[in-house]
Amino acid sequence: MSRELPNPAVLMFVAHRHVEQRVLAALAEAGYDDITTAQSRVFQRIGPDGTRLTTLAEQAQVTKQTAGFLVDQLEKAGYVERGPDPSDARARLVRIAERGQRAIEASAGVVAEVDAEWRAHLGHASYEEMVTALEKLRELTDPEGR
Amino acid sequence: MSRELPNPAVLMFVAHRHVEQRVLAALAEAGYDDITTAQSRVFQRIGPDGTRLTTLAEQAQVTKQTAGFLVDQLEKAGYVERGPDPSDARARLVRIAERGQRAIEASAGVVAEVDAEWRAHLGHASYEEMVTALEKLRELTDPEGR
DNA sequence: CTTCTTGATAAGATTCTCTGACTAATATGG
DNA sequence: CCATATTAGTCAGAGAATCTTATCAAGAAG
Repeated sequence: MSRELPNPAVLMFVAHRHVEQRVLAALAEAGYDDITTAQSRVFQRIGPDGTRLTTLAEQAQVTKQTAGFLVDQLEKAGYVERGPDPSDARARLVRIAERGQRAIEASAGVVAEVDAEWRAHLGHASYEEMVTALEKLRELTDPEGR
Repeated sequence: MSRELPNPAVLMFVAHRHVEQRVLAALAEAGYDDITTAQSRVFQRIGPDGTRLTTLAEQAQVTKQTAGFLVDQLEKAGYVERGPDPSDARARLVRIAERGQRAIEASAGVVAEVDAEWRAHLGHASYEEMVTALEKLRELTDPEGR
């Protein structure tokens, strides 16, 4: 809760939301208009060699049922595909599919654009210091490395 | 989307999520265990003299129907109350109720605690610079002052 | 081999969110 | 002063996202 004037965490929330919306808007404009926020948050966690559903769920901090539901949709839309996990027959690996790869490429430009804007607005030194601080904060806020 | 290794926005997301969860957990432990994330995001925007539903919706970036739905629940749970807006008979002001005020007080400690941890982890100078940068970024990411 | 744990899925309910349509009060332009 | 447009809010209905509980299958440990 906390209704005081913006604390650091709220400022981060606002900035993140802004970027997320710009990325989703750019994707929509590029024809990837069937991706939702929830889907993208799971999609983001898929590693280059594929990731297990359980891992995705942990990292996105949703239940595995929810993650499964979202992956179902991403799969139907052609952004990801599921395959067997060679190292464990119970598990399956969620991997980026053709269309997902293209969506990633389409979004990369926007992210770079936003970073450039931030850098210009803050000045290089200040921007770099902020990023360094954020990375260091991660040790506290994301100990599992999610 | 963007699956590159954590860009600044993602780091902000992770940090904010961490704080939000700690605050909600602390509230739950203090007996305010019926507040959801969505509700708290609307609740946070209520000003000391009350705020109109439409304003809450804009600031939380949801439709007014959604804001109304969430305020309904906050009202049923005793966190807020609705009253007339003296300056406009169409409008109503959502105000913090007794229980809401106590919840705010219960959460304030956690927010302060997190800030202290961050400050200790980064060092005063770095922490202050980060906050300054975040405030300045808000000019880009939140031009309407939400 | 049991037994325990882990990865995934299924079913059902709840919560959140939206679009579209509507009422009531206010503002604006003759 | 009236006709029209705008603004605040609600209602109804649908879709998306999320959770809890339960089940099944494969691996790990004894």
